[in-house]
Amino acid sequence: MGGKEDFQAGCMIDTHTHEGHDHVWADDLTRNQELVLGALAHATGPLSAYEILDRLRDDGLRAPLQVYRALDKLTERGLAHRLESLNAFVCCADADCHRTGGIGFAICESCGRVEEFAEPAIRQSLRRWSKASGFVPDRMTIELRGRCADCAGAAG
Amino acid sequence: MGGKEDFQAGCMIDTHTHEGHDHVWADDLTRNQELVLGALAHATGPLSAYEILDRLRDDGLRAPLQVYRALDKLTERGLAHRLESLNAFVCCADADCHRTGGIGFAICESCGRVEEFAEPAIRQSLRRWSKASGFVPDRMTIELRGRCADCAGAAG
DNA sequence: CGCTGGACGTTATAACATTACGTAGCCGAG
DNA sequence: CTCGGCTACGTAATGTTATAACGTCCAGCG
Repeated sequence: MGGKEDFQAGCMIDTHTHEGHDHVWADDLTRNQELVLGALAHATGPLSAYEILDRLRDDGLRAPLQVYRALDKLTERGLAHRLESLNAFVCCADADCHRTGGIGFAICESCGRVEEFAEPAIRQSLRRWSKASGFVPDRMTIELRGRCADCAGAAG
Repeated sequence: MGGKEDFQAGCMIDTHTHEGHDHVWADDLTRNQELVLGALAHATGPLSAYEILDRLRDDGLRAPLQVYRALDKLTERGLAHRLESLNAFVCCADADCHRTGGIGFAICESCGRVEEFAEPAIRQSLRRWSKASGFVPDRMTIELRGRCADCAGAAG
């Protein structure tokens, strides 16, 4: 009871919408962070660090590290998420993530789209297990691979 | 109803114990597969493909691909599991895995040990979500990072 | 035999991620 | 102000993880 309530804090951002910028979720991002987040927001699916880099060459980015550093900060703050099974990144499902507490990702093998979901029951099951076992969780990864509704419907 | 009951088939092996060999879970493994599985079984924690390779140089393995090919087969059959968040592999929790239907992994950041767990409730929650959303799952990844009971108890 | 399919071995290369080092700006303590 | 600590940045080099593209060997089978 005394401790952390949930596994993932994520997305605790005071979301400003700021005239004059393109993608602003938080107003204290550095230039590189904004560029990277913008690239993710623009994309229709997950991007690898190197894909992000390629898209930002024209904006002055030159080295992987610039991207990785930005991604570290963004994921720390829950503005972006890493998909472990893909070695790729998505931007957080905007306003929704901090309301629902993003928890898992459903990745379509067919169209590449990623859906973020939150089933509170899952979180509870995990909490129950961790209490029973004594394991103290810190972060978690839940990723489903399969076919999204559209693709499953369209092409078997 | 009509289709697959569960997300992960895994570990449906007719487990022989075979005199004269060291680690035999299934009797139709190739030499490389046996070597790789043996390395995983011997280890106290997860191993990367390259760590496996290093441990098997004396047995004649020379190239990453030999290890990756063996790992592919082993994971297909559920004899080994890939930890996505670690880019590493563990051998399946022996006899238990096919009884309980291994589902998730708790990875201790402190001692590196990995615990395989199965909370049926989690599986059900995921199934419920996928039904509601129309997503058709194929494989899933559930990984917790944190501290195991021993490490959490010992050193805060 | 001749075909097919699976595992194998080898070399090269692609893709992902970090280390190491130096610079520049911000800010609070002295 | 100026020094020290902190954070972000830029660049080059390197480390780690994974696959592509070849050709070979061998067992099963018509």
